[in-house]
Amino acid sequence: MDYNEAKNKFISTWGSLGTLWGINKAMAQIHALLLVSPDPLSMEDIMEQLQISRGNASMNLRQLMDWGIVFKENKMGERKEYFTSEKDVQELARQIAKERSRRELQPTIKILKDVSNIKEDGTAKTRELIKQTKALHEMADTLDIMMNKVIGQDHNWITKALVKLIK
Amino acid sequence: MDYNEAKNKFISTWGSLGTLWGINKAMAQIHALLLVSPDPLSMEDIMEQLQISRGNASMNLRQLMDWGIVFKENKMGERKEYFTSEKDVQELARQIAKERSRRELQPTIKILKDVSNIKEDGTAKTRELIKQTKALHEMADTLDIMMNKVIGQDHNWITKALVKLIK
DNA sequence: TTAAACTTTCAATATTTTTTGAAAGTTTAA
DNA sequence: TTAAACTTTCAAAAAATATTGAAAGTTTAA
Repeated sequence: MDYNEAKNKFISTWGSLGTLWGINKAMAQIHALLLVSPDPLSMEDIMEQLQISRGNASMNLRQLMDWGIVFKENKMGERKEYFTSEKDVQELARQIAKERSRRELQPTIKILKDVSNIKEDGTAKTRELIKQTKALHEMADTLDIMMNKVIGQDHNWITKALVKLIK
Repeated sequence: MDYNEAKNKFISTWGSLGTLWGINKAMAQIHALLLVSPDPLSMEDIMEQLQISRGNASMNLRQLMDWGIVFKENKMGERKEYFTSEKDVQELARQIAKERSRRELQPTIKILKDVSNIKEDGTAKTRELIKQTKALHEMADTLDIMMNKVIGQDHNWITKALVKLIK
């Protein structure tokens, strides 16, 4: 496997993985491309390498910046904007964990809390709804605490967490 | 909020969360419905409560069974099939972790391994591709080990893991 | 056997999501 | 200012995905 084959394999794998996780293909592929590019890339570079339109590139780069994992960079004397990815994979994971907690986990926790607080009326179905949503709420809360713990950790958290879990 | 309102809120929240994670709405909603139903439901029940077609119900129930989180049940003297969900949320999480590891993490690890093993040719771009895919490979490996650790754990793993991480 | 009661399959349709590309917007150099 | 160099926006088109429903398949009771 040569460089180009390997790079394309990585980019397309990352793209389909993204899809599986609710992230669109272009967004995941742009991220993969930036992650392995030694230098910042312009929008043109990205459009050309991934064969996507300007609009597509622009919108997905924006989303990646909203996620806090891609940054704009300016080269001196050039008007064009360049883009780079967060290169430290553990920092990347922390940032994604942080955003997913904020965007998904926390709103879900709120709804589970509301639903599990309806008043008990003695019927089996109400009892079951309360019981299951309470259990999910507890689990989601624990996960959120774990994730926030990890977010506040230093760069080697993953190894440390592993060591602790194995003990 | 009364029972019906709460139940619908839970089912629709679970449905849209599912979508966000690459799981289709009907599948996530069927799962939510079974999770809070005190008794097994027939396909008719599910079709009626979620207003979906027979084909849709049948296909998504099958997928949920493939994930190992929904089971068929037979009532004595009845020909119709009934369905229940795994009710223990920690067991549910373990089962999902197990399947995602098998279906996604492991294949990805394999590709990262292949890509990161291309031969160094002295160029910056090759060096960067190898470096980044190696880092991802290492992280994915660690995550897989952590997940498998969790999968082999008893039902209170989540609390225990939390305690360890906080220490 | 047969036929009723049920489930599965799958081609067609509908829905949702993504992508395009050109117009509008912005910034900067002259 | 103006116009060139660039980016963003967004309506329309394309692509991907989910859903339907009826025909085919299966199982069981009689």
